[in-house]
Amino acid sequence: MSKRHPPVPPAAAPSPAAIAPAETRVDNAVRAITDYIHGQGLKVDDSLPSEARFAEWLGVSRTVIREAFKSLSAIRIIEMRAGRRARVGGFDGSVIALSLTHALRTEQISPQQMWDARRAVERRTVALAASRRSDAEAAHLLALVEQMRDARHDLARMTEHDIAFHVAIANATRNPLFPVLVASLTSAMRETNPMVWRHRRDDEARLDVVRVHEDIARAIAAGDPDAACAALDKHFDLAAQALLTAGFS
Amino acid sequence: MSKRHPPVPPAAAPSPAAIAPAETRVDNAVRAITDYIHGQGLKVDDSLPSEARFAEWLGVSRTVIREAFKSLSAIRIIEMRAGRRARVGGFDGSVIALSLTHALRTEQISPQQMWDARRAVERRTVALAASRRSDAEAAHLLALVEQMRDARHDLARMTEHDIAFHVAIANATRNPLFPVLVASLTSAMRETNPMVWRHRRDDEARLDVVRVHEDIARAIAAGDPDAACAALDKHFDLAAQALLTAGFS
DNA sequence: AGGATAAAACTTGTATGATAGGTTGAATCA
DNA sequence: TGATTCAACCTATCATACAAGTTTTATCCT
Repeated sequence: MSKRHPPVPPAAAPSPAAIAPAETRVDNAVRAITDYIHGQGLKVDDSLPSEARFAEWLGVSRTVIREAFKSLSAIRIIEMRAGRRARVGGFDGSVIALSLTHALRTEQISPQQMWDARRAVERRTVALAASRRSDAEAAHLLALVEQMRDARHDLARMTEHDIAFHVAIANATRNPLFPVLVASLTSAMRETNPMVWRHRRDDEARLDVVRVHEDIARAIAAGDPDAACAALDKHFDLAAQALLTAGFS
Repeated sequence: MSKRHPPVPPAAAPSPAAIAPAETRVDNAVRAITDYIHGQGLKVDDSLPSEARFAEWLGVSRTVIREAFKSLSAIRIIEMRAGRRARVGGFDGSVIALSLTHALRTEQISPQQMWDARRAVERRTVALAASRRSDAEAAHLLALVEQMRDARHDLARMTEHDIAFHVAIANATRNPLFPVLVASLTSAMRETNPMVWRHRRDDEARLDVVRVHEDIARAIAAGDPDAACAALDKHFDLAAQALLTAGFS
């Protein structure tokens, strides 16, 4: 077993670090920056030091810091804009929505599974909304239902009103996490909804959809959590059935 | 109103585009790349063209493509590693967890609100788990409870077992979205848990925590959804009470 | 002094060119 | 056939430069 060239020691049993994808300088920078934000107790809209400053502190090129910033910007931990220093970003569901959309597109989760997660979350939002909603919110929900009824032949508008309706319910819970989750889960399905809707040709079928929403709104307006849950279940059963009809396995 | 130097037309009423932060070339690249992935119907682990190729196609520098790649990599839509071409990324909850952690750290949502979202999701996971769990999963859950009991004086281990327990329940639902959501919501609270745990000094208080988990596991093992939900509610009530004791508003 | 305004200083966005080091597959050798 | 080597390719990082957007400072006019 004579080696001519021993440039590489006999493949020294793959180091444990070789399994995890080696830490890059950008990764370190990302951590350093998040640590900075956390360490300094920065809050939304507070501004960060410039890229150049971080580069100097960490002893890396601005390229590295830029890519780290871009990473953080992608998950909305910071906000970047030309000329201005980066600021700490606000929490919105867009990242979650992107992640879920990607999971759907690449068939890592099915529309049914997404719907089921929505059901889990919304079972709670309707119940909470029924007990916490203000009168204005109740009125708003009923108004949104009317808008859905008017828009039932315009898929785009219908979809927007639908999302607005479910998010409005989530808003009434007074827990900002719920609207974010509902919006994310809902908007991730913007691409599968059209296929389902296409199978509801006749007006009656579309009015059925409007009606289940109306029932939910009424139950919330009446302050009846149980009725709201029941109505929500009807909503989701209808959706599940429609998915099957549309041919989703 | 005479202008000496008219280098700028009278501030022509802020264009609508001026409100939204100007689109950058990186943004365009991000869209182009996601469109490419979607358009080509790429699935997890499929590999993308090189940065240089995209740069050529889009007529921009490699810098721009790199930052676009890094953005997509941050939300796990693609995976990058030195030497290898980028691949389409798998769906895991890390992005959601990061987003939620940031929201908590910057006090955009409170621990209570996070717990309430968990309750919403887990109400469903325990019910589904109770009706769908395999015998192996039931045994695993009970084993995890024992590990929690053993580890009740080691916060770090306790936390990991706790997360593993709730994720294991979510896994038994056969819906991959649930473990992701539960893991995200749970791990986002790694930082607030210690403060709560510190207020459970005596062994009895800690055993109470173990016991509520045991009740959940038993109900799931018994295939009783209602009992599982009831046990879960006890779990969350205990947590809510502990949060108050620990001084969270 | 006060307030509008222009200039300077700073910051991010993008481009170019280089190099080091990781990955892959084809050619090669035992 | 199977292990090895090597060349081609690709990403990670750096240094430098410049355009364009923002903020701060200095300036000027009233």
